[in-house]
Amino acid sequence: MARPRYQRRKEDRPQEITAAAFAAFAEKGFTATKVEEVARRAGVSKGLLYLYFKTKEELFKAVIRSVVTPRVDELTRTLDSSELSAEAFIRGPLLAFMQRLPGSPASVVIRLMISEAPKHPDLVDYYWENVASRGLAALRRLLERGVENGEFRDSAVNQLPQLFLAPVMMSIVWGIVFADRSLDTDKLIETHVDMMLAYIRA
Amino acid sequence: MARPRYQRRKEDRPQEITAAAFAAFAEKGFTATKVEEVARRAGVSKGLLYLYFKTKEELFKAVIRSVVTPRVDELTRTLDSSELSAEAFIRGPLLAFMQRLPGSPASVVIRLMISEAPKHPDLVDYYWENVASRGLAALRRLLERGVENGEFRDSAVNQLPQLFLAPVMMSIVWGIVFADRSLDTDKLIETHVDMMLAYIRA
DNA sequence: ATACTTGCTGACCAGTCAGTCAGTAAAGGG
DNA sequence: CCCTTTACTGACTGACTGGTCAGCAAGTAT
Repeated sequence: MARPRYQRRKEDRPQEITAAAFAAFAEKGFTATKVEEVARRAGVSKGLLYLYFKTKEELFKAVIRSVVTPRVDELTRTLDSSELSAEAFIRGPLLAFMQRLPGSPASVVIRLMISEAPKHPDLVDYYWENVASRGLAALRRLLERGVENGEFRDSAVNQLPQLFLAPVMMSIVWGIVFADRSLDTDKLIETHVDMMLAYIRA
Repeated sequence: MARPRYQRRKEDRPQEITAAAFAAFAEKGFTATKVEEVARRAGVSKGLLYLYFKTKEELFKAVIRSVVTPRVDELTRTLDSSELSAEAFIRGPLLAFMQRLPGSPASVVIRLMISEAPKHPDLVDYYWENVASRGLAALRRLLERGVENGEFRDSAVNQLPQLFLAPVMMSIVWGIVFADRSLDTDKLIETHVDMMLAYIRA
């Protein structure tokens, strides 16, 4: 009996807390989530949370970073390390990646960024440097590779990699706002990719 | 001298208050805006605001409605009352309309909807019935008209009018998150329209 | 066993803010 | 010029919540 009321697990706490915070933020958004609620979910007291994170905002930033960092690595690795032709790569791994995004944690991050960006400019900087600009650069390289080896013509799209992600963004926002009203996001994205390839093919 | 401290203007107050609220929400978002701040901007006391709007949420809904209603009328009127061919209409008035959206109040509404949708399902319903579904239906009619008179082929796009709006959404979200980091949204949207037309042309 | 360090708890505090209401004064009728 | 009506004011309150801290107890060294 008399099992201890708690165990000391200094190493694991931060990760457990950010995981709990992510789940809570995903459900309610940042402002509406109480620090106490996060602590409860993490099976920890409010005080302990404040031992690891100075403020609620710091916690927020840590959450974003913890979700974003591994994804970015996966993305850039996939984008740059493929031997496929540009078109085959786009129709294969890239399309699959894009179709996965709307249902993934990335979707939650986007929502949080949209809601909180105006209040957290330093977070926007972080996101820009580590996610957006890197992802767009990789896409641009991919398109240029296609142009160089004669698959694609030289079009305005080369300077607008955001165009690639437009239907993904649409799907994510749709999911946030109209959760239940169905939209076939897979088909939306696939059609868009098909359309883009037809447009830029040499 | 002794000019009265205030005038009674029962008729104009609601509109003045929603206008002030819109400005405040646009700058800070819903949650971060204090009711007192809205009252101050409207040149009115907090108490009076509560005479016209039961709660802060009611005020929020009134704001959305006041911005959205006139736009919707404009949109559907333009969409349905044109004599132009489908393609000419898309390249002309519709493109112009789409390009205006990212810098318009609509952009603010989108941001508010994304942030607050999970907490205001009845507002989502309102937005769906009065804006989204109507706008999409009008777009669908436009595409079908193009198919009927032989301009367009029958493609998956007919069932996915959201695809039309994808770059607009991308532009709006970009503006919210990366305000300063420039993106040529006009060109993004124009390129996308060009691409779509090439894809669906008969 | 005993003393010591420190991860951890939860009651508490202080600031904030949506919403109220007793009272004030502007319009308007008699 | 009162008297009534009601648009309007703003000090106040009650609930909520981010953040603190004095103390407790789990692990560790001696």
